[in-house]
Amino acid sequence: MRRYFESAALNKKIQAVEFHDPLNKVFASSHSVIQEALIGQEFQSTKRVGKFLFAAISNGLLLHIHFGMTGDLELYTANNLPRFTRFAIVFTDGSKLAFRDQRKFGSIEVIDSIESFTQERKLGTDLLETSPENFIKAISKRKMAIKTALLDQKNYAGIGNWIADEMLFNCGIHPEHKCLDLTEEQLIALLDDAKKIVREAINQDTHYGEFPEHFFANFRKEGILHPEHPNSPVERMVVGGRGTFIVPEKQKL
DNA sequence: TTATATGTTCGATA
DNA sequence: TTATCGAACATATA
Repeated sequence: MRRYFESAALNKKIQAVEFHDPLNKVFASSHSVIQEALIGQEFQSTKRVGKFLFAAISNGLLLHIHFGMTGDLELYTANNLPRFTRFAIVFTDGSKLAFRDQRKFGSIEVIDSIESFTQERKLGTDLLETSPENFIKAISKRKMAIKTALLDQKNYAGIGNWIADEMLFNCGIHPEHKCLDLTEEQLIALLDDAKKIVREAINQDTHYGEFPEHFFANFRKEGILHPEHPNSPVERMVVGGRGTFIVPEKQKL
């Protein structure tokens, strides 16, 4: 998403913005604030912290974009507004960038600084920059299920539902295993694996639903057989309110 | 018709 | 006061 935004929007003068969400669910700033921050300006750079994307504007402000569950970006031309577009940026060269979001859990917002934003939201460092020490410190004394802790964006940001399942499968850990009962070695293995997953997913330009062939994400379905475990069909449960898939033979409580 | 889906926030409870 | 849990949000698809 960050790279797509860069290729679609960087260093192009913004002519106009369009709002396509009548109830304004996705706008955390008012129309006028967004308009005034963007029109006549350019995006100069981007930064990502976990699932939070920031684009620096030539006037010193930043646009924060969060994609929720169904958010997406799509460059388009006039007269074919992509389905579920909630917000669009029109550039002076005639190109347009749509923020699409079927379920409207995403968010568009103008902010002053990334630091104050992350502090207010108590957002952690990006997963890829998280040290084993901080990861262990953040998890080891919690009483909750490990999967629930992994999904918490405080301390280390970026692990979502499929990545949590992916790393727990790879490490052979049951999602309901209490944080307290995990060893430091297990936590280090989880962090290592999470970074590996994220790096590969980014390198492959992975989109949800189109994962590298060997990813466990391709087998997140009740009853399906993972080739490495032909005698232990994938089981679905709910952990931390989220659909969770495991191979029972490999991930025991 | 019902269950499910890539996420975060908020109120209630312990 | 703090940690944890579950519901809520909005909407399409199977």
